[in-house]
Amino acid sequence: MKKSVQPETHPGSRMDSDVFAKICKALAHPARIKIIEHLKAIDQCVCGEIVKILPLAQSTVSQHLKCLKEAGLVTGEVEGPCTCYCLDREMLKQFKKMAGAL
Amino acid sequence: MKKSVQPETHPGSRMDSDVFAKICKALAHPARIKIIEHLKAIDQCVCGEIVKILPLAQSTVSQHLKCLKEAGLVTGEVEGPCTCYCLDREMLKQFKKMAGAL
DNA sequence: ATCGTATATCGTCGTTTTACGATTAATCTT
DNA sequence: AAGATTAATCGTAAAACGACGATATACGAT
Repeated sequence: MKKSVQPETHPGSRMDSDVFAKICKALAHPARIKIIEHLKAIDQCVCGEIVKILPLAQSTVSQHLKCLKEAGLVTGEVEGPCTCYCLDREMLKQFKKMAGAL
Repeated sequence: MKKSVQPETHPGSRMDSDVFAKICKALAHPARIKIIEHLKAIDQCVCGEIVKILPLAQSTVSQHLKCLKEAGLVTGEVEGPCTCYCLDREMLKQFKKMAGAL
């Protein structure tokens, strides 16, 4: 029941453009969309897997993952030498909701 | 190792990501989201109206409108000295559909 | 303790975005 | 024809993005 980020600054206000824009920005790159799609399909995976499926350097993929993490769309959990990434389905749901309300 | 930009991956999925990313990018700015919201609310309006409701210079707003137009989310029709902007509801629907499928 | 693997971060470089004011082009009004 | 209004475009500067290789860090295995 975490009714997350909705500051409700103005009464009768529409959705927070800043929040929605931020998520859109995180999704505004094909590589990041592919990461989201992949994570949705396989539920979770380590960074190396994502590097393998994308035609990008490891450092670049790491940057994209950071971007997605900062937008809250993805979580990263260190597991030994690897980092396991997971889709934050709640945040994705939020995004869909905001997109639908647009 | 230098990896080329976009060789030929799976035709279908690549296209989808690119198209969706492009629209997300167009929506990745609060001002542009506000423009979309406003156009949705009032159906159509001239550029000057949008300039009035945004804390941005006329040239900047014009840039944002161009951006939205290039993404196909908005159409602009010259009417005398003004340009009348309209939301392309079909494209917005497309976006929502893609967002929902994510 | 050392080595190898997996990630993150740093530094860099070229491109793109965002913002503005100034200018131009097109259209009204007088 | 002259002047006013509207919007697009130009030029520019600062910031952000996207990519890379190199380096650092953390951990597991030897």
